[in-house]
Amino acid sequence: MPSSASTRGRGPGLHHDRRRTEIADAVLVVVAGRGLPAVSLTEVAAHAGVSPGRVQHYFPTKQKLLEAAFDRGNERSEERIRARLGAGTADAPPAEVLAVVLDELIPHDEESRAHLRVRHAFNAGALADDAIAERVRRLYAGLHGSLAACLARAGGREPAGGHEAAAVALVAQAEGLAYHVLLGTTGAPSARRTLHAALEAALAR
Amino acid sequence: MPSSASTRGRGPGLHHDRRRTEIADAVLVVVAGRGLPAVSLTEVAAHAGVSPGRVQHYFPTKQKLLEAAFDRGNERSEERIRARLGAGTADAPPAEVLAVVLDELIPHDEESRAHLRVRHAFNAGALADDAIAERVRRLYAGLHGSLAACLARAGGREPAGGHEAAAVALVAQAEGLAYHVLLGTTGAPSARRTLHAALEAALAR
DNA sequence: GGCTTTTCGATGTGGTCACACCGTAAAGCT
DNA sequence: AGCTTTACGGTGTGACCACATCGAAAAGCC
Repeated sequence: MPSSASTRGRGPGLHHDRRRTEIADAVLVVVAGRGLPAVSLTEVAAHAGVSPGRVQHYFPTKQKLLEAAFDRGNERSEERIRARLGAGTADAPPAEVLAVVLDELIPHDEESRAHLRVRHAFNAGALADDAIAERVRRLYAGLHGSLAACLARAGGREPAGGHEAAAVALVAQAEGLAYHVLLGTTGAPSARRTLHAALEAALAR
Repeated sequence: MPSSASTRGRGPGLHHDRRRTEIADAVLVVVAGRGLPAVSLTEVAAHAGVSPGRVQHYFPTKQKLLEAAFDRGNERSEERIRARLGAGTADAPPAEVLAVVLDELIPHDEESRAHLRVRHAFNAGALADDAIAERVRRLYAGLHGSLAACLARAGGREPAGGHEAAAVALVAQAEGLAYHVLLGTTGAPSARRTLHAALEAALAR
């Protein structure tokens, strides 16, 4: 087995990681468009414009394929957030980090719509698949932790249930609203306003 | 076609409706246990303890089967809410209606856990299936409308975005929290506390 | 230039699925 | 009684699925 980031040696060739990513991206397109159950080797291969054999070569099982797609989706989401926070990501003011991260959870363009559809699909999948569930839990553990830390640094008073509960509440609110936006039950501006108000309330406490 | 509630005439026999609900209930069990993609004629038939032929007879397509299950799930949920509100459902104090309905959206026993898993599964399905989406939208239109009316009757001041937006916010908060309870990321008591606080805030506004 | 390993298209395979179709039997009308 | 409709089990069918396997080409080592 090659050392992970290597592009030489006896291991995987130069384009190994790039091909994997391309295929994972194709999975995301399928999931965003027609949901998790629509994912199949042939479907993914067609969307990626490659042969089913290649998909199978890079992902020996469907499970691995879905896991890679899940990770890829989060990777893309983190990139977006980093891009919006600018260069000084690490030392951005916590209130701004909170505002950006939560806003990113509400659909605002085609790309974020697609991403949030994918997220919702995987969230549902987690309730029926332990392997996905484990990843989703890890994802939220990180997200909740980060936001709780931001809340601690930004707001003075400790809320009733602790910063962690406040962070969970904000994320839950955001995702609930996001779903209704995706479904068309409510508009994105209204959802964003509601979420912003909730954040303000949490910070003022 | 017989008049809908009829149990006689040339149409369906005595046990028609009962058999249908039995099968729909079996679908709900499958969905709660292994998600929407696990629903198949054979799987449902096995869980219902009947032959696949019978399932096919009552539901000519899988689509119809899922629609019936969706409706059946909501019917059961409404029954639960009515039961908790007691006899005078129509004229219960609006604050109590709000508290009960929202509390019912947080898992508190095996039955509600199962129901909320099913709900989440269908919500995800709605993002990939227009027929389900239409039903989910109708469901939420009714729910949001009812809760908005309760808010109007209970709280004096009109909130910033209108009672409708406040109702959407509460439902979104509840469902987001419910998912995290189902996933195990947070506990039911904490979620209930958070949701209760949000309701108080909405009523005090 | 030999050798190993990756790459990846092609084809096979066992399984499941939604649904079609048939036959029989019972129920209920007239 | 005779006819129509519902009820439903059994079986077929064409499609698709995940995955196994094979073989050839290409890419890097020595």
